[in-house]
Amino acid sequence: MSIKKIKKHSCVTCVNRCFIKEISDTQILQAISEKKEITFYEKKQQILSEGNPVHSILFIYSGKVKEYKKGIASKQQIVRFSNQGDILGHRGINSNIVPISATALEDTVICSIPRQEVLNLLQNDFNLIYKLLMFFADELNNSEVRERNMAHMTVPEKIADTILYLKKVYGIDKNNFLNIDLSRKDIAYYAGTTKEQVSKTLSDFKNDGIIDLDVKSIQIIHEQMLKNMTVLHSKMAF
Amino acid sequence: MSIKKIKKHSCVTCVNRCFIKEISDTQILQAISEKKEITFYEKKQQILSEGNPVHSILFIYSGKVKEYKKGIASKQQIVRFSNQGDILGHRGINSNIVPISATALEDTVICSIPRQEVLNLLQNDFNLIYKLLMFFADELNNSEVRERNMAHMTVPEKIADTILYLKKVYGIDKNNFLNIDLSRKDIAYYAGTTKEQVSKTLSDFKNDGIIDLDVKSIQIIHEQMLKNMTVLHSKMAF
DNA sequence: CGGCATCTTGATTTACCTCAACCCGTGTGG
DNA sequence: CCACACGGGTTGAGGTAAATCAAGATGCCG
Repeated sequence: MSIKKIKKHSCVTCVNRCFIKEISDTQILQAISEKKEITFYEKKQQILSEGNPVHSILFIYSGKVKEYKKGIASKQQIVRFSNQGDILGHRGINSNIVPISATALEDTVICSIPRQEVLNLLQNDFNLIYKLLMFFADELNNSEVRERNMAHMTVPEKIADTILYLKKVYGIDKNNFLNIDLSRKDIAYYAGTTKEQVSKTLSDFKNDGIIDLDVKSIQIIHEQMLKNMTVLHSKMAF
Repeated sequence: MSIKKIKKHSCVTCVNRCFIKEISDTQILQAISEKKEITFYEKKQQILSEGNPVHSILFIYSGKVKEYKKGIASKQQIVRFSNQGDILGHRGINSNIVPISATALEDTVICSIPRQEVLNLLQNDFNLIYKLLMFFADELNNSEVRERNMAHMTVPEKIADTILYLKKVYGIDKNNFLNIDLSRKDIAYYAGTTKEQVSKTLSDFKNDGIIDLDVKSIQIIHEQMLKNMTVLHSKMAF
């Protein structure tokens, strides 16, 4: 379990669609590229820890990550799963403290750019700060939807919603298997329930022919049935 | 129940601390001030409705507002209570659709600035867009905290949290009464529970000497006990 | 091969939602 | 002016979804 710094590559030639690639001036991009640091994290290693100081804004060069808040009695609330090209720790842009923890779900390579460098970039590039603003507006909206879902959905509904979310973030392979293997615990921590409920509900879904389970991986059979479950049959609130 | 347009005042001389007052150039502020529209809403009138097109960014000139998402079977999930000087509908800045509904909790005067005008302003004022970005980062963090709270807290904990939140937003008078009268239903819709549970829990709190109830208004007696309840006794999650 | 972690499934408990009755204050109409 | 209807609020009695507890099964790593 060691954090290894590895050789730098240039953002200019990188194939990832990181937010930082919104910079259109190649020279500026190259300059920032030279200021970044690249770090390797093994599966299960902690990348960010709630309450620690923020030094950098992070991007996932490769790998998969969960972001979570600490909850009651060693429970977590996972607020986001992230994939290659995604930004991490951005919520800390407004403070000296990271408000969130992050852990590698598989071996992961992280690019980190000093926070002050990012702030300088934002100051000189309207397009960049504008895109970031819009990204935050989207994230805020997503989070508010989840606020409601946590409060109103039943366990099966929350798990159906989680499966669809994982498909959105990590995609599926040609056989409709989710491109991510999570423990029941992590699924529970995102859905806002317990590992036992996840296990039971996934079994139910399997019996109902909605999904299939192969070892740990989830195969989506009837996506529409999952979607139907996540529609809150709102009678139009006043 | 009529929506009345009322006489314009200038943002330059307005005492509210709206986000728009971050504009330091008085002439620009005056110019935008002349483009705004002022609307009066009676108590219980709807200001924004989820799914409708966004035309403007709104500010509360006076009054109090709840913002909510529609939930199951006519239930709402209130995501924010807002007060004089607060911004409304900002989540829609990135889309043509408002993702949220808003209703006046008491008679309210709203200033609305056309969305395109705000976008123009942002483009030409780094300080303004920067402040907005930081505001969004804070809001996102708040929302993620609530995501966790909805999933992990018990009903009494959620209600204690709600009381403290209402104090933060609306303040208390010299006798420690919250400066807001909400129905049990609205408290429930924010806390993520039912009106009956709110009623029972408030009675319990009263019996325990934590709060007192006068007609509808809540008086905070032991704020520390409320705070203690909202601390998730985390054993440090991994 | 043994030991540890995760998963599954069933049994039990519990927190909370729902339902229902009753109270109170306000408004409305005969 | 009183009757009564109505919307909130309170309180208690069930019912139920989901958390917890517990025991096996399965899989993985040294």
